[in-house]
Amino acid sequence: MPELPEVETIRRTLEEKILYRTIQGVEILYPRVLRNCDHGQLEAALVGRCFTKLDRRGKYLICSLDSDHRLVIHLRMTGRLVTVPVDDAVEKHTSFCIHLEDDSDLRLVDQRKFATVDLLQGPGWGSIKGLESLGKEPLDEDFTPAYLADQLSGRRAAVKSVLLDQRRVAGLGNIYVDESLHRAGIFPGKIAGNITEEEVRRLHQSIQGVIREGIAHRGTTFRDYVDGEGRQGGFQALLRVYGREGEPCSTCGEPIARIKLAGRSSFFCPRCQG
DNA sequence: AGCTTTACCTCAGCGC
DNA sequence: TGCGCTGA
DNA sequence: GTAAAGC
Repeated sequence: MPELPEVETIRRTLEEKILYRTIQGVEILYPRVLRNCDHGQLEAALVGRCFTKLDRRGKYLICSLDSDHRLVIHLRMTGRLVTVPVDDAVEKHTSFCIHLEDDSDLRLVDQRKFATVDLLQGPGWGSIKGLESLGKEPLDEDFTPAYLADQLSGRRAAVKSVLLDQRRVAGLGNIYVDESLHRAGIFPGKIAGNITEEEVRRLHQSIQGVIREGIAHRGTTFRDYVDGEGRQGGFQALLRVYGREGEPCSTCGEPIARIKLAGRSSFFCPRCQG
């Protein structure tokens, strides 16, 4: 599940591989990957041009072209964005191939086919609803304890569901939310509005810490994730609760528990996060 | 309005 | 070995 | 992981 650190790692690894290489062709193997255009429109916008810049906003990857077009990619659950030699066999579940001038391919491989591509022309986010309503980036300086407190205050929902809401904080997903809450010593099911000032400070610190470390270790490969060069991440070795049901808590030894919250599996330490 | 559930897909892993 | 169910 | 549909 690519979250902020994984998308950021993909962005960095792809930069060296795809920028300023002329696009020679576009193949769409799963047409529904295109949300707001068809194959012809995408081809018209891409072929003969090149990518000039890759940006990330939350879990969105924004690929600028040497025109006023941008390609916005969201990988959802199982999307993998990789560069390979054109001659490599096309993997099962490949949604598209973009052929570059150096005989390399940018490919989207996506077992569950939830990943999406939007083509934008001109400024603004067009009809990409999730992108225009995105909350603050956890590593931006305007992501302050006061901002976080404001997002949590007055809400009756579980703190975990608020943190998963991309309109509150951009880029957190199931793994990094569970890890942040464990480091902050907060039960994921605690009512967001009941989080104390002290807890907000700890949560703010732990979110920034977990996201920074996640990026430093090139993301978490729990299952499908690989970066733009096909390499696995390293942060999975440092996970303290996610996927560790029954294993002893790294801080107190209590077995990690698992509950269902906001429709997602949630891992926590019953003692540290009472 | 805010929160929860469901739909979108395919497959690995489990129990029988 | 295969079937259905669960969860990612 | 999210958008849309349902309380």
